[in-house]
Amino acid sequence: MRQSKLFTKTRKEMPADETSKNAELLIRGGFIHKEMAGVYSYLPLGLKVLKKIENIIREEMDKIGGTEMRTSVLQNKEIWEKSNRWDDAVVDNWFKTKLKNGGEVGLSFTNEEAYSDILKQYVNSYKDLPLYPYDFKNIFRNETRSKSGILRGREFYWKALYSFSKDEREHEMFYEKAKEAYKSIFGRVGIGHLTYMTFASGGSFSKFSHEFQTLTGAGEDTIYIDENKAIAVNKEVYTDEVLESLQLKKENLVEKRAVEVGNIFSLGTKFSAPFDLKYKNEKGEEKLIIMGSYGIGLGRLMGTVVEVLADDKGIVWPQSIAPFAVHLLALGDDETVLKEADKIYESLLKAGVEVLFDDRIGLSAGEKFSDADLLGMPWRAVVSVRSLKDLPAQIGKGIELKKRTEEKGKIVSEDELIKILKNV
RNA sequence: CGGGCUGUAGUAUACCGGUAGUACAAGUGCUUUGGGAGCAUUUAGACUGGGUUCAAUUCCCAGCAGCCCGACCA
Repeated sequence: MRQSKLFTKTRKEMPADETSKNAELLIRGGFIHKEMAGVYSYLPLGLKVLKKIENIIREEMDKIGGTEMRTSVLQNKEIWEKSNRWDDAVVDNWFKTKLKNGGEVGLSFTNEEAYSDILKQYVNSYKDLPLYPYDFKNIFRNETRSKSGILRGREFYWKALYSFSKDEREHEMFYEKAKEAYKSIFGRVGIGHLTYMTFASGGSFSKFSHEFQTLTGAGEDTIYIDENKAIAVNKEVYTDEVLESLQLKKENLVEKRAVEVGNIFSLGTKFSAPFDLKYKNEKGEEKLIIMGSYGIGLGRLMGTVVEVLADDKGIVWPQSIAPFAVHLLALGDDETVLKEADKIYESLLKAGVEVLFDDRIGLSAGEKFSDADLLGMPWRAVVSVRSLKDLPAQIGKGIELKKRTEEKGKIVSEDELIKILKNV
């Protein structure tokens, strides 16, 4: 994409109404726009990141048997009454509104009811199970206090998968697969080294749920990590009894702040019972389905990546979720430079490399460099009078290629540039 | 929901009981081009409502909005 055609602009100043690093950098870079507290629009660059994260999650969910669908945002009061979660005294973060005819509807804050209700119509036999439907959608929670930029919003984009299994054993097998899929997701988006599977409270059907907690001071949770075993315990279940059952020793645990980027949860028959969600087994006996839930907030995940990987110059995107693989800069308004950069841009596009081309004229070199640092593409390729002179012995003209995370770059030819960027 | 702080151009800010200044952004012209460049010029602003006052953007009250701390987080 040509940067001259990108309507968003970078800002030098900190937004006055944000203090978190993720919001500051994402707003300054033009990735997101704040609509109101806890509500953000995703601008072109931000949406690219979100979609890349979405695709990684989709691949991992499909790999363990997930089937993507889309449940509605407007929710029918009746189905929530079945599970006793319509009442504001039970769930205090509902957004509710009224139909013209006076009927009440709610804006989805989670999906158990919707899935249970839908699947009741389609699941009758053991032959229909197990099932792993999931969706990506915006959900709404009327938080009393949203904060930390996109880490905790009132409207946010998430992935929710639900498992519908015949029995506990089948459920456990999937649950273990889901754990691995989650580890793979957080590894692929670049925060695996800071993310710990964390034991947390499990509700009435299992002793624990499992959270995936990424270390950052921006997080809201306190966890205790055993670094050798690479697992952690949430403060909410940090008791001697729990530590003993997990065979963890207090002296091996380190207290840290972390943000919950995902969680998986065994639901047992908590929802299948009120929805009478049953199947007939081989003997014709009716059995309740065993459920599990598996969620990831994509905006929070994106914000977390910014929080933990950014440096003092700006965002550092991992290759896997960067809006573009490379930021190509044409320095100065020299015509030879502009022509050459344009040619390189076209070649990169033809080679299938995702490239943001800073073709804006009249800007100083410093401004373009600062923008490139703030926007955080993993590679920066500079074409300038100087770079073109720097490769006299070869046929190609020089391009200075540098990683976002490194201080010094090197001069490469156009062919080398394409070769390197095609293989990242 | 309890406590605290704050609302001034698109953004970030300053001063002031007598109707507002600066920087960046934007428009125009010229110069400049390896770390947010310079000169000239133009455009653009006091959250809303009420009160006090000769006069309120400034003081007071309420509302609304934002941020922070805490509580909450199915």
